[in-house]
Amino acid sequence: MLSDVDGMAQLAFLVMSLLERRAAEHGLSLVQIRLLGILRDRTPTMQELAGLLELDKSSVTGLVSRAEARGLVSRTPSTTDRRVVQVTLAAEGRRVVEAGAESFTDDVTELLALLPPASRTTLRRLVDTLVTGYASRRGISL
Amino acid sequence: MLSDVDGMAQLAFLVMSLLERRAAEHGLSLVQIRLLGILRDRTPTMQELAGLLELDKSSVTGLVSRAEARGLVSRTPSTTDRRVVQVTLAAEGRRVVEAGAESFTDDVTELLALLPPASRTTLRRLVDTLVTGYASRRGISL
DNA sequence: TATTGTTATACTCTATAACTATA
DNA sequence: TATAGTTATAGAGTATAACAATA
Repeated sequence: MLSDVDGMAQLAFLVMSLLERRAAEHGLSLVQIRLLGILRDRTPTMQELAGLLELDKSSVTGLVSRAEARGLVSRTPSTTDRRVVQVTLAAEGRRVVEAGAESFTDDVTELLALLPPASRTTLRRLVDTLVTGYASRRGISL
Repeated sequence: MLSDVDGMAQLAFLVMSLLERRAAEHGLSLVQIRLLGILRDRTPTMQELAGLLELDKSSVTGLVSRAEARGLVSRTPSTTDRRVVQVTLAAEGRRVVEAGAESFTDDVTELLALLPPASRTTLRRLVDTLVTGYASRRGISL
């Protein structure tokens, strides 16, 4: 049996590889799919994106520019502060991220099918405790 | 409560960010720490490394060269086939990877401390089932 | 003066194609 | 001919420092 730590690490690598593979099907990298995922329900500024992705603002400039050149996102100048840029998901970006999310959901669902239903419920509860507990300990809102 | 899929994804991102942060403390990227981790208990050829890391052989050339330039790994010509290069962990590489592994273990242990002991045992069993089940379904040996 | 975002620059990481050396 | 590895090249991703525009 795997140790606590090895198991968690291998599970993380496994889930990330599933996500990476689905992103690649749409010609997207992990960070690009993360960007689109964030924009599904938000319209952050460049600086807010840098915080959410834990990247330098200059890195976000390039990331957003490449996505914009592919028609996946749009830059919109803020109406209240002319220094600020709002980033929004374009129609094509929404199409791609929804398709990717659906495929990824299928992958994880298939993975979890290795467990009987009762165990899946238990796992969901434990994972939720870890993720929300970690976030609240850091004072981060999901 | 998070859904199955969201929970697994967020947990994966969380664990990966812990690993990435500890690697960065030693000036290493995620792929570099993965390389050193593989070399802890193996001396693969370049081609085997490409398979283990799921990278093209030309990518591995650069990766190993950069690690070698930093004194973390060594190239050794094979004695039986002069085309083949064996990659081994250098003393400094072992020092770094052991230190990183210890810090990462501490991080994950601290995370799992959010669960009571009985739940940790349950989680370990469920995660083990997922990881080993997925690997065996793909015919991959751990 | 401080903040927001971009630009210039340099490095890591990655893949494809062409190449060298060996089998 | 086939295989192992490297090189040449191109592009994505990242950070630091300097910059322009706005507050």
